[in-house]
Amino acid sequence: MPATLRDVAERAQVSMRTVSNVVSGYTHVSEKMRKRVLEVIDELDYRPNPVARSLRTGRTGLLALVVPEIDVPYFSALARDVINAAAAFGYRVMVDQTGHDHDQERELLTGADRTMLFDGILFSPLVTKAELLEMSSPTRMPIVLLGEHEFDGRYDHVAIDNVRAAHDAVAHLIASGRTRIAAIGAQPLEEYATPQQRTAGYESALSEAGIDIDPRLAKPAAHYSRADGYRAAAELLAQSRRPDAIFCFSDLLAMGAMRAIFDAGLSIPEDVAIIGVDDIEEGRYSRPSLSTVSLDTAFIAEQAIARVTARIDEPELPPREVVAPHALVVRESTAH
Amino acid sequence: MPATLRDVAERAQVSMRTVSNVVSGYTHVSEKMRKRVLEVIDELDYRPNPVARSLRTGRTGLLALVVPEIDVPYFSALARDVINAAAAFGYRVMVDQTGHDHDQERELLTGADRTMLFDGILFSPLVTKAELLEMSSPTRMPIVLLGEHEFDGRYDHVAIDNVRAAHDAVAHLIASGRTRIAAIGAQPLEEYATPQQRTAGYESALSEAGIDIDPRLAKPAAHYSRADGYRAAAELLAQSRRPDAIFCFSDLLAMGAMRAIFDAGLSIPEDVAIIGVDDIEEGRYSRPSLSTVSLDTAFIAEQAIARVTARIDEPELPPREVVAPHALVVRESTAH
DNA sequence: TTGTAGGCGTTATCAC
DNA sequence: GTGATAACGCCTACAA
Repeated sequence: MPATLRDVAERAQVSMRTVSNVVSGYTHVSEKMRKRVLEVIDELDYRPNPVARSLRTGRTGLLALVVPEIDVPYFSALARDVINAAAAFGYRVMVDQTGHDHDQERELLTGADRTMLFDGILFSPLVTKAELLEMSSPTRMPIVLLGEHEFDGRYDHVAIDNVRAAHDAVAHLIASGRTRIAAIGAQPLEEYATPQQRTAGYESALSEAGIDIDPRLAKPAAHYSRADGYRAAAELLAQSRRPDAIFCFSDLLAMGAMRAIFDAGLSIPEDVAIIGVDDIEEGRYSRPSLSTVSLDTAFIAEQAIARVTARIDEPELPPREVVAPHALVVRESTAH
Repeated sequence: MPATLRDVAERAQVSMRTVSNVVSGYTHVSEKMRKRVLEVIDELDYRPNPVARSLRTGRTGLLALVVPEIDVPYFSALARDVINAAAAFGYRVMVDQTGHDHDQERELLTGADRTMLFDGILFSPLVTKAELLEMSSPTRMPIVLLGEHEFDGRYDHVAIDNVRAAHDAVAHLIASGRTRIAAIGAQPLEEYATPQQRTAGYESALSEAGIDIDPRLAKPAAHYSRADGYRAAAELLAQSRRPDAIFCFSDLLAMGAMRAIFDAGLSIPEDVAIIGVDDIEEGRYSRPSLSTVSLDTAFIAEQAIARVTARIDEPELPPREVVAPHALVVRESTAH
């Protein structure tokens, strides 16, 4: 059995209060007392019970990070930075996976998990705006939305400007002389904000350049996975007039697309240029290396942690939108 | 303020005991009572407070997964499976990163975290055998060692047979006609078990084939990262007699090595064959696709969760070693 | 500066 | 089958 505060107090011949003060690094404790208490703590190998402390204080020091899949490189990079940023604030991070399941997402926010287990939630959602609004009212849990969702004024929110990011990527393709520019990642359902925004950026860049929008060049992708990218690219290449460039809504889609292009006997960037979004490390070592729109996951994580911890301390803070910077990174896959 | 058990009891005109029974799905509750209580629970939107429950029961339903870096593909794949397997047992998973820091590793096991916050720990360690033994005695926390550590009989342990895995990889290279076979991943310090075991497998395969072991062909790598793989491969290629094959101790090293080989103007597998370990998805889409030794992360995760939950329920279980299967996967990078 | 006591919300031990 | 009541281990007014 682990030693309790009471054990220490008895052994050291002091009150529990004093022991508690020593443990919590409280101010007014005489040197003599402190030393004696510390000795006994060491002797008994006492550690405060965090569960009891949490029950008393109402805080657990735990945050939840909710992502679709932790093994998607973008999310694992985000998790790395979130865990590190949280540690700097004295928080630890629980990782929950929704597996692209809307119901599970809603459950995680409104359901059994809107309990007192976490002090806050960092949520990288798939859900629609409507659903977010719907579930928003009942919870008082500090929540920060991560990634790429429209700001609806009800939640703290850290994201890049998706429309601009997509626009920048496509404008780069146009600037390098491409004219038949496909897109992979539009969502079959109209519910998702991110694909909509990126589609908007894609189309606006084309329009600005006076290029007609060809709906056959926009391919959906359900999960932003390599497999989806492969499939979509293969379909594009099988069409009558094939594209000379593809804007992929994620680097992972791009990795799959690149493989499909090679399997079709074509060259990158000579026959088809490729650009993605996320700047995962994989794209720096691939052949060719992958041009992309870089997202600063460390920045996103730090801002998110700053917001959620601020809200934990001050629940009535007005929600704020933080726009994270993005940057075009040109590598071999779009070099001319 | 969220409703408590007492609130529900008062409103439903029953005792807290009865409410608790209903919530816990306990057996002996009359239908009438149950219905009335459930109504009030719904009315008040009551959720049991997990912290209070934990204090009382001594269990948190939380597991810790300790890995060097969550954004290393192997670890994020492992985390995915661990989280899913844990969920099937009613547990949630906290992810801690040690960042290749020995002190942090030891701290996480013996230190402040050997508290009552977790019911158990899944630990993918870097530490030496000696250190593991040293820290082992004081803790009663159920711990399962994951990945590739020698079984020392003191902990539950789930891992592949590293010596055989390495042997199989190198034997495959030999069988495909390679004779100057390099290795990337040997550790500069003698402390790590995994590199030692893989080095042993590498050397035994060479010896069996009557190939002399050339120490200049064994390159160390500190972090099993792409950057380390790139660097080590570049060094190998700069040497007088360059290798015709490289066994990389991880797929990530292999991804870096492949890029280095291309940057040197050589072809894979024509000039140099490459094989890794882990079977990360990235290697299925790379060009060339990467031959590897596949580890079954789902199996490892399920076994680990099964062990740790069993030990939580029955602390005195004798530690057991589970050897996870591995399989050679031949892809383009070693095709002849 | 230190001691005492009450309660955080739940489950478990007693009675009935 | 159900109702009161004591812990679980800690923090913190309130006293001293």
